[in-house]
Amino acid sequence: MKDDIICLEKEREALLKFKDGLIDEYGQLSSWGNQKDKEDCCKWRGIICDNLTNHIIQLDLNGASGRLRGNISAQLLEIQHLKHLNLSFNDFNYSKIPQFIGSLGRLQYLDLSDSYFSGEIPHHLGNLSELQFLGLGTCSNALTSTNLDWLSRIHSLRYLNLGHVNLTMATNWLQTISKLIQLKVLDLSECDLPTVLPPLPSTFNASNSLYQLDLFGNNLSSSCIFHWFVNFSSSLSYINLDFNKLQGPIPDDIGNLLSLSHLSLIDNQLEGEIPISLGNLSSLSYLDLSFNQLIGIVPHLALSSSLRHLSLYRNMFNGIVTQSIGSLSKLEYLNLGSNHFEDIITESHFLNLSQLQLLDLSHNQGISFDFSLGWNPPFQSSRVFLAGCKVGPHFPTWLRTQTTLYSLDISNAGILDTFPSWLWELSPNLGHNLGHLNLSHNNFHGVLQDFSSKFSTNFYSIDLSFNHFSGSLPILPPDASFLHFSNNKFSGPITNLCNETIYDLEYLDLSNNLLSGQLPNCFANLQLDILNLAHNNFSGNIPSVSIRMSLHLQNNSFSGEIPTSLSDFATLAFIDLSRNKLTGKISTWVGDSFINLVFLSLRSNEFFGSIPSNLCYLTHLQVLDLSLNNISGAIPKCLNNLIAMVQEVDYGMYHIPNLSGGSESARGGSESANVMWKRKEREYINTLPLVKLVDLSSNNLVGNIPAEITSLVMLVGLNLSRNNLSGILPANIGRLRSLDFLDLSRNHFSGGIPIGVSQLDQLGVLDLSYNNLSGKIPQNIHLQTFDASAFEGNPDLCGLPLNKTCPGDEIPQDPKIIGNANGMKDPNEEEDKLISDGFYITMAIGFVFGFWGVCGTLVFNNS
DNA sequence: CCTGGTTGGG
Repeated sequence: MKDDIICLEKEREALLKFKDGLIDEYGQLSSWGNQKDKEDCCKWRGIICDNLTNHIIQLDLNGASGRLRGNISAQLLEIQHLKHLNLSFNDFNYSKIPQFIGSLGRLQYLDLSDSYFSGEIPHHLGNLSELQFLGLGTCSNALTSTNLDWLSRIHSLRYLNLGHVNLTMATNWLQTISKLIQLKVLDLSECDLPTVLPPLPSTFNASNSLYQLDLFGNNLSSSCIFHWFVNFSSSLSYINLDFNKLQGPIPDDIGNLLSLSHLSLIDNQLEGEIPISLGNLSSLSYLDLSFNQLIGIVPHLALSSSLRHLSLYRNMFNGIVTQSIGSLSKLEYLNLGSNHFEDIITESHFLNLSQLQLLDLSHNQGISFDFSLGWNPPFQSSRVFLAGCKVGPHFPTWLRTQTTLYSLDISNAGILDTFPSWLWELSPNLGHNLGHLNLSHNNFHGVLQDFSSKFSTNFYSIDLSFNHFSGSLPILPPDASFLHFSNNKFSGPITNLCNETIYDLEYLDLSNNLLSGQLPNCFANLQLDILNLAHNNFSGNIPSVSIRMSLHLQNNSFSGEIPTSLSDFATLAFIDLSRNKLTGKISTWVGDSFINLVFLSLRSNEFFGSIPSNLCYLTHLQVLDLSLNNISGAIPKCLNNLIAMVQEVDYGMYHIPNLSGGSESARGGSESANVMWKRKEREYINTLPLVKLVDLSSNNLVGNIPAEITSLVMLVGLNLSRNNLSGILPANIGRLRSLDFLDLSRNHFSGGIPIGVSQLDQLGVLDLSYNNLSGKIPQNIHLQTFDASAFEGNPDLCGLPLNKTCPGDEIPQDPKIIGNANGMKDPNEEEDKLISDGFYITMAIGFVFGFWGVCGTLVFNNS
């Protein structure tokens, strides 16, 4: 009926032109149109018209169910009575916020957040004097405001979100904000706020009504900001200052904020004790002080009886855990992990904690437990972390009462016990089941029973590594993604691995066990990030397995050739096939395929043929070990293309993400590699050296050393010994200034020792023995520290430290005074320069889980 | 608006 149409013709025309500027892929505006049945624009989606005047007062085109794209037409200005405009969560392709929005003078609500706007926020928005709500935040916008003066004209503002707007230049932000005396909610998180704050305006008063303050991630220091917000004593309820640089103690007057319910100060540089006044805050329900340097004991916290969330994780708290926390009957989340608490935890600590869902006491070496045998806790927790506490010698039986347990980490807790098989069946009929289990680094022993029928399908990770489990590998849970079974005594074939659907497996570590036999067929179906079968006795061919990042098969009895299927995985960073019985030529696809390869060891196998020059495409390669094979031919001249050995490491290059998903109990696993270093095999577990090595020793290589090799100036070790190399040594070998280890022994090199050898200041081991070198050894102080054995077996070589005088020289000293007999410096003195100098950089094959820090064993030292 | 994290939505 015509009478029902209340839409004003002029506004309807404007809306249709506005729609014309938009690309509506998801049909958000399908109710908008010219058709007869769509005549009343007041019924269009997102439109609200005023009951009396019929003017459009609200336009809400939030794109949450499908982003609109395109341009915002200036036709919007025809809708002059608009009070509420929401264009959030659309995609305006990083265009600027139109200045004309500042002319919609009746606007009370403006939300342009998360909509791909960029550039300077137009100061025209300051004309919107009626505005109460302004949302311009979120990271999909790339907005800047060099000066916030425009904001101070919007006196009516109650809610302001400028999160992620770049305010680097807005040095007056605090003064501006202080003028907004109606403000209730302020979000300036991740605004890159200037950290040097000018003094507060003298007119500043505390009579305003700020309720929620979010300054997350701004590098703010304590000096001004605490003083500022402590003035909102009666109103402030929520404070988030996570990821700033607050120093010194938490000020006492924080206890004046009597309405405070949420205080989060994660990852600052706070020191000293928690102020006693915090206990005054009877409304406090959320307190997170994680990642600071706070000390002391915390008895008064127990006064905050409203607490639901309490985290003191990663601080330096010491002393006892007050038993009065047992009175915090609303506590759901209790994290005291990674501190220096020393206490015996008893049942009374949990007296009234009937709501507790998460308990983390891990990494407090001084914490032990004294529960009665039949203790039935008042809570049903889903996540329990007791790693690094004194839990043992027996597995804690009280956990049997926890029928909703999902994550359990009791690693490194001194447990000497058999596997508690009831863990698999805590409450299978309720749909709950353990998803993450970490029992590593204990003394568990015995054979694992077949528990396959007990699993539900939501298992995610199991870490049983570093125990003494024996017998066959058990039938594994289906759907598990991370299995860490390394460093046990599992033995025999691993056919059980294929008895279940294991297609979700991403990480399999069976290294350092007693496993044997051929790899079962199901390996051909796996798609793994990391496979580590090192240090077992597996035999047979390597199946065509899919590995995305890391393959460790070293020290087994694998035979046959490297499967060509591996060439599909350009992301592979580590390949260690050393100490097997592999054979064949080193195929050209090794160099062509693995463009991300950092580590390649084929050491001690039966490879033959020449070194393909394609290997020089491996520009990220740091370790190339082809030693102890039957490789012939010349050393490729192109080695100078291995630029990772030429340049300093770009650490970012190795940030290989997310191997084990999101649980605190599922942290990473082991990443190991075997490296020959100074004639000793070393295994690096969880670490790989920054050391850059080329080891081609013990092959049948011929020809000379290509001069290009002296371009590898970051090379720390070069071993070409025990080949049939000949010719003179490169004249500019002195360029290899990082060399700590140089072994060219047992070849047929001739000519003099280049003076450059004496320039290798870092050299700890030198061996030039058993060649045809001639002439006088450079009489340099450093070279003279090496033993004569480093030069022996060269009939025409003379001069110190050899006991052979060069023609026309004086009789040399007794060489025994200078060095010992094996060509190395005194081992006690030398130790390992790389380690003592902090030269080994732990390499990340792990990931930081949320902001809860780096995962323990997979530290990558970014500093 | 709510939420919560080196931002993301309904």
